[in-house]
Formats: sequence, structure tokens, C-alpha cells
Amino acid sequence: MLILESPGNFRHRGAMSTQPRVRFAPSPTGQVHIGNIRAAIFNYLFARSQKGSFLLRVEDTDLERSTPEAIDGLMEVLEWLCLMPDEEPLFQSSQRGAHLTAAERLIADGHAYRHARTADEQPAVFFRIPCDAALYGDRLRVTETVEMPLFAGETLRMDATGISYVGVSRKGKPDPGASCLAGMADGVVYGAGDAVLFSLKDSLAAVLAGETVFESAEAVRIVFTRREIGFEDLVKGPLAKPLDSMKDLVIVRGDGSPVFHLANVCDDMTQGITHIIRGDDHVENTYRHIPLFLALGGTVPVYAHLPMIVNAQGKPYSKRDGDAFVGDFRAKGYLPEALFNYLTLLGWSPGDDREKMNRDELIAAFSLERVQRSAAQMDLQKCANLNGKYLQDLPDGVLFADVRDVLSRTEWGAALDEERTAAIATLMRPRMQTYADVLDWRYFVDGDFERQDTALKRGLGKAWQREAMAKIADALEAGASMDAARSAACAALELDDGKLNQPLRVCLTGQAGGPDLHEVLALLDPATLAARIRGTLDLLNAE
RNA sequence: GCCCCCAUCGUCUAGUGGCCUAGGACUUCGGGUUUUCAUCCCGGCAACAGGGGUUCGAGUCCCCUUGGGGGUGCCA
Repeated sequence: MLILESPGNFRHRGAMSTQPRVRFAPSPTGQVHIGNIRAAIFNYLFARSQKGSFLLRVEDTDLERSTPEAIDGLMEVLEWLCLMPDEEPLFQSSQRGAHLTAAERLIADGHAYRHARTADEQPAVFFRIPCDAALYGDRLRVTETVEMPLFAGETLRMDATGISYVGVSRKGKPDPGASCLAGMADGVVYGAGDAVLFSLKDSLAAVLAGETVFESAEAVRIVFTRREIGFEDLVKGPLAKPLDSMKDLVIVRGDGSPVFHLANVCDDMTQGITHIIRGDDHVENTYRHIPLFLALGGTVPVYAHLPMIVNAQGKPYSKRDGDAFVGDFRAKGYLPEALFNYLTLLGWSPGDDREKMNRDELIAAFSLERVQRSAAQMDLQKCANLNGKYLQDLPDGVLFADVRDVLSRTEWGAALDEERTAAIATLMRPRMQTYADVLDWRYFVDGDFERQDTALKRGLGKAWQREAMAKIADALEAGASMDAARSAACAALELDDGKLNQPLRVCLTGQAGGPDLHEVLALLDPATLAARIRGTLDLLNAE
């Protein structure tokens, strides 16, 4: 009888081998950007939806710009949005030794070489895009035979570092170009009269070894088989790029410091990353990183490139753009779950009409296949609107505490007691979008609130409106109730009930809108009403 | 210049050849309830970039043009 492993064990092993590992890899230079954090969110959502791990790597190798403050800011933001990584973060700066070892190994394996482009430069380490098709497997595809005309009299050079040439542009002008050796590995150079000047195919080994250098100004054309490197992007579908449009790249600088490409790939290998989900400004890098993974003996991860988030002008966010830092949203009174939700909706949708979705719903609905291919623009109004919906659903206790917190930072609201805060917040909640709205609530506290020009114009622009307000103030001062005072004024001026509500609102709140006036009145100190009306009228008279 | 990518209302999006006289959301406008204001409810305006194909049939597939973005760094 066949004895199977215990089902538990078996399942566990299966899960281990397919468990995705993703990472968020920001460089901590300055504040965390909305675009960056969106990448983190999508990584997180993917990890959770696939029962995988969400890791953090701090790419802090730019010691000039990477500051401890920036790292703190990063962690704060991740915590605020509940995006904490599942394992200890890896600091890239700690991996320098590993990076350099990897570079040495690449050199030893013939995948990299030391080279100085000019005499006064320190030699750097260049990664050689591999020529050997076998290394790429099905990632390399032959597309066509290219016959490239060369500009007469210009020099063509082939050496261990690649090929430089001057082609002919569509307009017949000289068009300088360069390619890695892999791009034209079977190239044949022809001179005048179809004479073969050089065959790279036949001499490739010698050229790679640096034993042969071909240089000529007599070359007329070069013929080679175009090969392109491709991969299946989970968002964008099949993507490919011709090797002859690529050049060998520096992986260790002349000063001995590892370059992003090397560090990034090495770290992905040491962290065991299976899926790389990042902004689509990285697609070009992918064509170079794949050969690097291959040359390093690593497993090439699966890629998914997210579209960019652009600013109100439709341009990619730059460091200069305001409105783009995650910390600002926190300061402006956004709820983390609302911002999180809104950001998932930028470049992604669940496929149905749902918009307000909690984290579990988002995890359940998320898939990279549904990510948009084109850039998305942030709509602050829609974001605020969604935040408002989250505010409506907040338990009273949480809302009140948050409101008190905002109030505590104002000079006028710090002393407001709990009961009154709760009453005001309850009244105001349905119209709230962000906690920044609380800053407009001063009229509940004292008379030093801001009077909006448009409101003054609308509510008190006419003479009869001001006249009526003066009458109400008179009556109030004579001891009448607000109801009585207003009724009397309406009667005296032969106005319909309610005609005076708007002017009154403006006098008492400085705003044209707000909750039901009676409810506002109920929260105001009756003793100060007349004074507020007088104050507003005086303000108008003074102008 | 060369290489790569992208393209539905102002914005975020649904749409994977017939269910599309293109749906939802935000914004905006109008209406209803309302002694005012707002929440709310109802309704309107508003898009397949342009041109060619393929097909009985195209927003959906192909090509070109235009526009936008990215890359082409000893930046990340």
C-alpha cells in the first residue's frame, strides 16, 4: 500500500513553493509620494490576495540624499496606512558587500568587464548583455534580418565593449548609434561592392576576449539578425525590445560603488522576490534586469508595471508638486482607509460599480490583470468625497475623538468640552468631507469667525435684509426670544416666513450654507446673538 | 534622432466583436422635500483622438497618423 505524506505537510510544501513574495522598494529621499505609496498598496494587495508576503526594502544607497528623517517618515506613512511589511526591512546599504561580490562573479564568468571610457576616468564594471541565446531560453526571439546602411566615411567599431557606428537617418543625415555585441552577434560588415569586411559571427569569441578589434571607415552596411528580449507583463501583456537598441551597462562605478541596477537585482534575489510590481517608468530597466538575473543564476521574477499617477496638469508628479505627499493627506484630515481606498481606484477597478470598499473587499477583488494600462490623474474632489463617505460610517466615539484632536490644535477650539463637541460634530457630520472642515466651525464657539464675501453679498446685499437684521437685534436686546424677534421683523416688513433665515445665517455664521438654522441656533449662546448681528452689520457699514 | 509604452465623458472608470441609441462615480446644472441651508432623492449636460482596413457586424481585432508618457546616465 502506498503511504502518502500527511496531507498537512503536503499542502504546506505546495504552498511554500508557490507563495509569492513581493516588495516595496522606495529610496528614502524626501517625503513619500502618492505614486510611490500606490505601488506599495498594489504590492500589498497582491501579496494578501495571493497569500504571499509583502516585504520592504529601503534603497538607501544614495547616502547624500537618504536621511534618517526620510526613513522615519517612510515608516510613519506605512504604519498610518497599515502597510507594515511581513518581514524585517532590508536596507540596501547593508548589502554593498554582496553587490560587489556579485559583480566580481560576473566578471569571473565573463558576464562583465572593467572598462574606462576615457583615459582620465576610473574604470567601471560593465555588465555585458549576454550574447548566448541559450541563456535567455524563450525570452529571446528572432524577429527579422536587418540590413543597416552606414554613413559613408564614418567609423564603425566593434570591440569587447560593443559596437559603435553611424547609420543613415530617414533624411539621409548621419545617425550615430551603438549596440551591445549581443544585439548584432551574427553581424556581417560589408564594404563597397559587397565585399565582406568583417564577420562578427566568426570572430565573436575573439572580440569578446578583447583579442580582436575591428575598426573601419570603409564599411557600407551591416547585416544582422535582429533578436529581441521579451517578457510577459502581468499588466501590459507581452513586451519586447530589440537587443541592438541596448548597450552594456555600468553596474559598479569607477569609485567602487554599486549602481542601482546591480543592487536592485541582487537584493531581489536575496529577498527571494517572485513578483516585481512597480511603476511603469521601470519597464526599460526590466529589459536589462532580466539578463542580469540570468547571468547571476537567479530566477527571473514575474513583472507587473503599474501606470503612473499624474498631476492636475497631466504631467508626472515631480518633487515640486504639492498635493502629492502622503503626509499632507494625513495633515489635511483624510482617513487612511479612505486614502487607501481611493488610491486603489486609480488605475484599477473591481470590474463592477463598487467604489467604497474596505480592505478585505479590496483584497478579495484585487487582480493585476484588472490594472489599467494608462496613466491616471488624481481627482482631489473625488478623493475628498470618498473620505466623506468613510466619515459618515465612523463610530461616534472615533469621530468625536478625531474632531477633538483637530480642535485641540486651534486656539479657539481647544477648550471646547466633550459634550458640546459631540453635539456639534453630530450636527455637522453629514456634510463633512475631511477633518479640515472642522476649521470652519468657529462660529459655534465665538464671534471671531470669518465672514465670507459671497455669503455677505447673498444674505445681506439688499437694504431690507440689513434693516430686518437691525430690527431683530433691537428686539433681542429688548429681551425678546429669537423666534419672537424674527416673527416680529417678518410681520413689520411684510415678509414671508423664512425670508429672514438666510440673512440671519450669514450674520450668525458668516457662511451661506450649513445645517438647519434652528439646530445651529440651538447650539449658540442666546446672549451673544444680538452682538453677532450688530457686528456683521457694522462690518458691512464700515466698507 | 532611435527604442519602448499608452489613448472611452473635464476627472476616475465599466466595456475582452452583436446585451452600447456606451453604464457607474466625482464635478457641474436642474427639480423634489424644506420657514432657510444642507444632507437626501430624482433628473439633465458630457466621451469611444483622427483615418484606413478585417468582419454580416468594431469602443472592442489589425495598420497608419496625431497626441501623451517613459527610456536612451559611472540617477534611482
